[in-house]
Amino acid sequence: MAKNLVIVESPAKAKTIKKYLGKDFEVRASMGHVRDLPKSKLGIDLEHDFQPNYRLIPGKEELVSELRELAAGSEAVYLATDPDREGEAISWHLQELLDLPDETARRVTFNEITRGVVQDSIQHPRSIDHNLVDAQQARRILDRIVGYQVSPLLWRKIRRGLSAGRVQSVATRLVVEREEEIEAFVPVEYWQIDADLSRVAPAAGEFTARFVGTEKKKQELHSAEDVQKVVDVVEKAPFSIKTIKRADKKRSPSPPFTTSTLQQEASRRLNMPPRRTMAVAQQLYEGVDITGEGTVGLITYMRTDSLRISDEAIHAARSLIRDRYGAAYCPATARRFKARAGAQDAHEAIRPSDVRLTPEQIKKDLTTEQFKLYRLIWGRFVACQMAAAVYDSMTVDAVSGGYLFRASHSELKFAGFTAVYEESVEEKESTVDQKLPDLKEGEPLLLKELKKEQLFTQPPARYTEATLIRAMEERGIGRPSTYAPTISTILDREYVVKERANLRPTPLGRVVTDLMRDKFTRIVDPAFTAKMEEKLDNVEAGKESWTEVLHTFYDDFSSTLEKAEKELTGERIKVPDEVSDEICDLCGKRMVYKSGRFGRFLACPGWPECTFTKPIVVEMPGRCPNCGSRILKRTSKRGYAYYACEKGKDCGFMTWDVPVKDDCPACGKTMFKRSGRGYKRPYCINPDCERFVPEEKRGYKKTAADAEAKPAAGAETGEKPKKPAAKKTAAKKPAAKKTTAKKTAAKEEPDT
DNA sequence: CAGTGAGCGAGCTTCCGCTTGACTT
Repeated sequence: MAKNLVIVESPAKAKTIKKYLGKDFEVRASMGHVRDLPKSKLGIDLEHDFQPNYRLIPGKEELVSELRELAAGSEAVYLATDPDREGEAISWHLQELLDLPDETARRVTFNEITRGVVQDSIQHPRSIDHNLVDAQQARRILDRIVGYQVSPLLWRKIRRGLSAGRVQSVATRLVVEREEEIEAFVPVEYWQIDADLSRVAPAAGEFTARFVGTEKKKQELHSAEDVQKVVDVVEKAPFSIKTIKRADKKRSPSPPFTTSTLQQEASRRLNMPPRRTMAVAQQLYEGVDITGEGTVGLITYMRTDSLRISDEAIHAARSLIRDRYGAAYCPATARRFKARAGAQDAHEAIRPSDVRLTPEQIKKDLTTEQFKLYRLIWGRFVACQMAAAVYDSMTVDAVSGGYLFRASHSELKFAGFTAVYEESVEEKESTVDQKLPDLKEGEPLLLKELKKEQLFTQPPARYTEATLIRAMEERGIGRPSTYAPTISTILDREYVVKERANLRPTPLGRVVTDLMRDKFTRIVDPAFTAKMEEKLDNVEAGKESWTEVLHTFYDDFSSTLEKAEKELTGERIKVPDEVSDEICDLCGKRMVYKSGRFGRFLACPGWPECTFTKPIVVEMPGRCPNCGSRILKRTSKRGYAYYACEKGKDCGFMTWDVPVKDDCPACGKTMFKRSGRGYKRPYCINPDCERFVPEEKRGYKKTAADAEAKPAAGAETGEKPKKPAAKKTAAKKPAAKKTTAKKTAAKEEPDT
């Protein structure tokens, strides 16, 4: 047996570290937390300083007993969980569970997983920092109290099964308040005037300049009259060029990715929802079989809020930049970035593990999705170490009768980082960018045409999953590991629904948010988390005890709760039905959304007189290959998405594969692609077509060798199946209940 | 591949944060 045991959180990390530490070290993973509060009750002694009642997380018994055995046979145990609050707490729980005396329990932390840092850090163990552990406990217990005391109130006052929490309730609130803004929005009329101008012959050249205001200050045009006043003057007065400004504009690259920025960019550029992004990133992190290299972890850890980059990685990037693009593209000094305040900074930024593995080089070993995501991460990282892009910019101000019109142009002079990575910028167009003739200051111009356009201000956009995550991060709500799961929670609770990519609150979400804003104002104030973090910092610094922090919080919270209970006596709060656009086939009323054992569905509001119902239809692109009808997305009993002809049984067409927009170029029929991980090229389903792909060749796996190497690797839908709400029926059927219970205990325990 | 809608004879719902693995043709 190895002399030393090292425990980290992630198995992929364990593998890498094992390589660096060699034979004398056994390296194992805890798979995150090992001990927690019980799920079925509060588990906190409110009478005695919030003493927590921890227990082993169900399903981890084997793992822990294995660690215990290894620990008993080792000279030293290195607790190498992540260098943050949660990591420190995991180490402490491990120390307790493995009965490690303080002398054998050596706490080590790795700020980056590079050979040098790992080998050096292992030489400098310390003891567990109980202040950090205490801060984690305070956080954990506070969240438990809020969640487990407010949720039951919602069960009693609104509906069973609901939930509230420090994070999810704020996330829901953001979606609700965005909707309120949209509803309250009053469009404001405004106008644009564009002047088509030309030089006076024989000088040639034309361009368009946009109205800015008077020569003294900006002016907004809000009515046709405003516009007419300007037009009347400008049409008569001569145009001339007042100033021409030329400047070099520099644009610097963005920092490398964190979890939240990766999710945003993947959403914007690859159309990949955050959940999927994380699943694919996980594949890249755990490692992909690269021909000639074996299994290689392609990126650093994907759940991070840090912008740190190891020196090693910076050097590698800089030398790659010099080799591939030339010295001019490599700035004199390396760029380093600072994470936003409040970041825990436990891992590095998300970057390629080995920048020399270019996306093109390993493309053949990756699935399409892996390739696209890797290319994004690789590009963003390389770019972040490159020189700024330089633009030659020119701004021309033309005047007429005291009014100012502006035209501008900017031209790329030096590509810099844009040679690798073009950022997706949110476009705003205050002037028209166009190639400009070679103009001179003071020169007269001819007005060819004045173009007037009436416009209206637009309401703010609904959140998408990615923009909601950005909003949460900006407010310090949630952590990289919880952004995507939190959105799943508020969708599961039906506080929010997804319409295409947009998040919209349901009537239930509004009722719950109203109650929370009214009765638990502090809890759903984004500043609450910020205050909590401040307090936790105090605990970490040893300036305040964790029980003190909790007492202060609970004094206030318990009276808030009491007051809420008192004010909410009597009848339950009614949740209005959400009205759809569907018309009831039987009585013509507009149908409403209801939710039942199998999720949401459409029902006639005339119930019980009219009992007509129908499932919610999501129409997919393409046509049924059997009968040409529409294809609908449906959900199986087990919660998985499948696709079926709208005629249902009458036609009988049904598949797990996803219909795609583009038709088969040969026969024009709808093509499908395998849902799930791996090979995703759309295939033709028509056996008479020359491009027909037989069933066995539509598979998930890339090659037979691949299939052999990882027989367990199955398909992954990315959209996690929504467990059908097992309401009372489950309780009535003991057999069904047992199977669910078994599964639940094993893996659904951490709950997503 | 339709079925679904309500607090009650009983037992149950719920939090945030750290991790991976798992599911039908």
